Amino acid sequence: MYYNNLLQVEKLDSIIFYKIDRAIRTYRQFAQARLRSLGHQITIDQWLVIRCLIENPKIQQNEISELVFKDAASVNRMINLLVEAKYLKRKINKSDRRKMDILVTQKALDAMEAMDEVIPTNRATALTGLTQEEMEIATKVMTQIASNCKK
Amino acid sequence: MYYNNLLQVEKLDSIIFYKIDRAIRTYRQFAQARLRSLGHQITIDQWLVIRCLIENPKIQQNEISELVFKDAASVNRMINLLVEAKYLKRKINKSDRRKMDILVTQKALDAMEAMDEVIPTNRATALTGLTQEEMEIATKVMTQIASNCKK
DNA sequence: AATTATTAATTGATGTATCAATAATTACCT
DNA sequence: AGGTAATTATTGATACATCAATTAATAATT
Repeated sequence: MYYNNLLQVEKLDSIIFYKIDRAIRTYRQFAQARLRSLGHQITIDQWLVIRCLIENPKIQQNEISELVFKDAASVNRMINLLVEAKYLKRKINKSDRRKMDILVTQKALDAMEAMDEVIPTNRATALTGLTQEEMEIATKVMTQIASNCKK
Repeated sequence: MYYNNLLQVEKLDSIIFYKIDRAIRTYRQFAQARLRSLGHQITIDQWLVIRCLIENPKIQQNEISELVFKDAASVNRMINLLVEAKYLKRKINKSDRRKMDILVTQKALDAMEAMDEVIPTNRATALTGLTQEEMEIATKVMTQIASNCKK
């Protein structure tokens, strides 16, 4: 039994990462499919960036990349696409010409508002059958893993 | 206090996905950096595919994509790269010409053996400070989310 | 003030994700 | 047997991830 437990730990070590990966990917697919089925063209990654800009106006790309936990290069390219799609505008900052001021357009605000009716439902669906305690523990585990892995 | 709990639940709903995403991405970065620092050229996704092929010889691309939870298109392209890098070989199946037999080369076996000494350590580091019970609950939560999101 | 260092954004190169469409081959059918 | 359906792999198109290198502007230093 003791030996058995040891084996299980070994196995769990390898399985937990697989399950985490699977959970987040399945959720992404699910949420993306819902958005698309309601006629929204936007990706959930783009949604996240726009959300971040709405909640933190005047934020720099730099800081966005920290908040959404994406590489600066990724954020830059995502913003390129969002500017092309008329969801954002970029203007050079007056006081520091290295920086860019990023503005959220009305088109983006409208799209976000429409999507805000779907996304909480998606989350609720994804979390069906879980207790708050389980979710809290899972969240704690995720936080710990992230913290263990960064230096 | 009751109201407070409700707010927390709302917030947790949105935060848990963010934390999951952050955990798996931080782990991937961490594990990848370790492999690279030991001179291994391979990515962890490629590692996963090769591992899968070693444990399930004669498996089709089809089935690989289910096991590693990746799109068939992704797996196809990953195998292309792995064939170029001489880690795998592809041959048309004799009895069903739609299928491909995929062979793991000695080069891949050697690389895998070398990496097998690092990967358990990586996992252990990533899971430091967590009890088995927490890990089990987290795993359960991940499984449930995946199950809730697929249809 | 001129040099050096730092910072913010961008670009290049390579790998992966996802959906949709297309071969090519085999199975099914009646 | 001949046509239809299903299966396996592949390709096209677009988006994101990651590291490394570069550019442009500002800050710091001597």
